[in-house]
Amino acid sequence: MHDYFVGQLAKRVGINTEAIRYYERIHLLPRPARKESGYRVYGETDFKRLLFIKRAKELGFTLKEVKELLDLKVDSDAHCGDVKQLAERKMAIIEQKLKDLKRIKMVLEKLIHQCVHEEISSDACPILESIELEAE
Amino acid sequence: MHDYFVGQLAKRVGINTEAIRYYERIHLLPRPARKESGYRVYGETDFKRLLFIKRAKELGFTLKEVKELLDLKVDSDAHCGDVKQLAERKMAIIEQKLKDLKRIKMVLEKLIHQCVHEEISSDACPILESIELEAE
DNA sequence: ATAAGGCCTGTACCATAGTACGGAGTCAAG
DNA sequence: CTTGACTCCGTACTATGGTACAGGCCTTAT
Repeated sequence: MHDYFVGQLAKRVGINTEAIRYYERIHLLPRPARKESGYRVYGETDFKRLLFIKRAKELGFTLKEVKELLDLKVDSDAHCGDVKQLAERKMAIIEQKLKDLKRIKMVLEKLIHQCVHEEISSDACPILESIELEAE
Repeated sequence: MHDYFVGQLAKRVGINTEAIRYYERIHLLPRPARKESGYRVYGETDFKRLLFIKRAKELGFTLKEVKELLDLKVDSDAHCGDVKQLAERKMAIIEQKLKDLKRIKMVLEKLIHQCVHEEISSDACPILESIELEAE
């Protein structure tokens, strides 16, 4: 029903075919089924997986980290404790990212607002205010 | 008061000295003042700027994008409209990132919760649910 | 059935973001 | 006033994440 060759899949995800083959090479994508001709055949799960990879990459995760996220699951083989620990570590990272993003967002909002109201501010760099200086 | 040589600055930010010199080479950091000896002397602003660079990089921005963010400011030279447009483009990107991060976070929370309650789920990949499939 | 376009493999190459020297001068604690 | 750690500069090398062929075989629309 939902079967693609590599090019169609690439197009739908918005990456290029070579990248898909590269992800297969580094075992980030499972080897797909093949037609008799040798053509790779992909399904919906592959599409979702690739989309996740693309988004996670945009969030600053390396391909290695993306793989770790994708491998996170509680099943009969995995020890719950291990999964939980890894998930919690990832969670901490994600929370830091959320905090930083929100702060940058706030500063951008302020900046856009300034523009709308034609207020000319100093020429200091406003975005520097977006980071939180941890106590020393 | 708050003057550092490159090594101290690097340590405080949590990157290495070579990276700082690299950022200077590509004009991401301004050339610092020098002692008579030639040693670079940095201040608090440099520290904040570097910390911002580090965080923004972790959020998936390239160094080029980081520079654009840092250069965003409304001053007498910049046309408000241009700044506003760029800020709005960055904003859209940030909002997408926020959405994706929140979804991944929710799935991780669910996963951790499952672990706590010793519920063994299927061996499907749960994190795939974290992406939003846009309508076709 | 034929031609345009897609796919196969392998290898080589690329951009980004640093790291790693090496040889010489500098700083600062004892 | 020495000694160990730090800094200077330039150049070369590295890792990650792909891109780009080349030469040859599929697919599919006409």
